[in-house]
Amino acid sequence: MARPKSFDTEQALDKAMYLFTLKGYAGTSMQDLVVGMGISRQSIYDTFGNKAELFRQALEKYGSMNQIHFSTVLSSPQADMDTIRDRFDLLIRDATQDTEHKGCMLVNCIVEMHLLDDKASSRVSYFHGLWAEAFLNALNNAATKGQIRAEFANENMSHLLATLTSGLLIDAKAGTSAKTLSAVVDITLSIFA
Amino acid sequence: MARPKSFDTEQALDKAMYLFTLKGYAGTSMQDLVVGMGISRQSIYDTFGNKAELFRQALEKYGSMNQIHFSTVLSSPQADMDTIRDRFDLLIRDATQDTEHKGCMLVNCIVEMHLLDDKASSRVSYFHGLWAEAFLNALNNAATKGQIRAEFANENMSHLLATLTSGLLIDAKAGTSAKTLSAVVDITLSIFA
DNA sequence: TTATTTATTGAACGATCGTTCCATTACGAT
DNA sequence: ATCGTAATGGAACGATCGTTCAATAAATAA
Repeated sequence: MARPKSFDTEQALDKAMYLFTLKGYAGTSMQDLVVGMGISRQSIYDTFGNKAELFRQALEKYGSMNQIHFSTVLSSPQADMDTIRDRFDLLIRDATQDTEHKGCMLVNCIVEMHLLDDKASSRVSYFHGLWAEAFLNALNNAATKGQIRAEFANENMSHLLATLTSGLLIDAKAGTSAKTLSAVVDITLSIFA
Repeated sequence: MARPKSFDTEQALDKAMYLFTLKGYAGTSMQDLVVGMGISRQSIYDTFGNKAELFRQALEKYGSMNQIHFSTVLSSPQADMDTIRDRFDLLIRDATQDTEHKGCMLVNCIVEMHLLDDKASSRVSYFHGLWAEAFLNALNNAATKGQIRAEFANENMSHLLATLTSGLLIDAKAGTSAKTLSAVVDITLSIFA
């Protein structure tokens, strides 16, 4: 038919995801995206629409990946307290290795929510809401296994873990050490012991 | 001498603080500030310098007020676990009554840190860091009073409360109900019982 | 090879960005 | 009353914003 794309769409979207996470929606200009994504201005518009749509697609990709790391893992039948602990360990490792302190796109979006359109806002809320749901699933499994007391497998407890997640991501971004964050997780999880 | 100001400087700064908290640094334009602060463009520049300096002054004011609500209250000799619980109750009440979901300027700034200059960034880190210090003071007092076990008055525990604070502010901004947030606080504080 | 379709490039659009200049207005001191 | 000073409001600055247009380059189908 015609000339094929000389760039990889998913790879370009990854770069956009990176930039939006690092500098936010308002703080990232199209010029930043042209340079950062490594493709021309027109190619961005042809492939992704406009800035708002590009953001939405980047958000959707981030949210889907995040969903895998939370929902898919924590909602599996074999998920239990060990899975929860692994999730926090990984979160702390990732956040600590993030030397640029980009943080989590979802948490960043919650803060910037006022500048996003309704469609993007509702997706942010949706993806963020999955955290508590995922934790609740793991808690239920852990209770079924007899790993924790049944009274601990409820929505308040799962929300506690979701709130902890938000807090850890903020504090990691603010520069709190992995050691301190790990201690915070240990103390919190000791509630279930 | 000369013509006096027809507006109240502190009141104008409050409006700027409000706008920056609501829409962030990058998301708030000078035009927004002219309209929102209710004074002319030139008056803003004459009184506050430029956008970056105005932001810095708004941040300083927010940080100082925040410092009063945390450090001053939690570091007083009579502060104890009840003071800590009051602090969280007030935080949840304020965050819930904030129907615009502005959130906390400090937490919002942590997310937007990359767009701020070094001077502003270090102030954000400073004010945010006061939270853990303040909680530690209250925990020490509570331990001295015999209200909690001495082993609970340490930096990890105080950081847990600081991380909880960050998480609550994010979740409140995301729309989590006061009831759920209160339950999360109750569970966390039950560690000390 | 030629025709067709699409990616690419760079210039340019109007709008808005942060900032400044300037003329005007209004108040305090003499 | 009038002079001096500072606040005010509006126009305008160059730069950048998001977006689009038009010309060129390239790859496939015939």
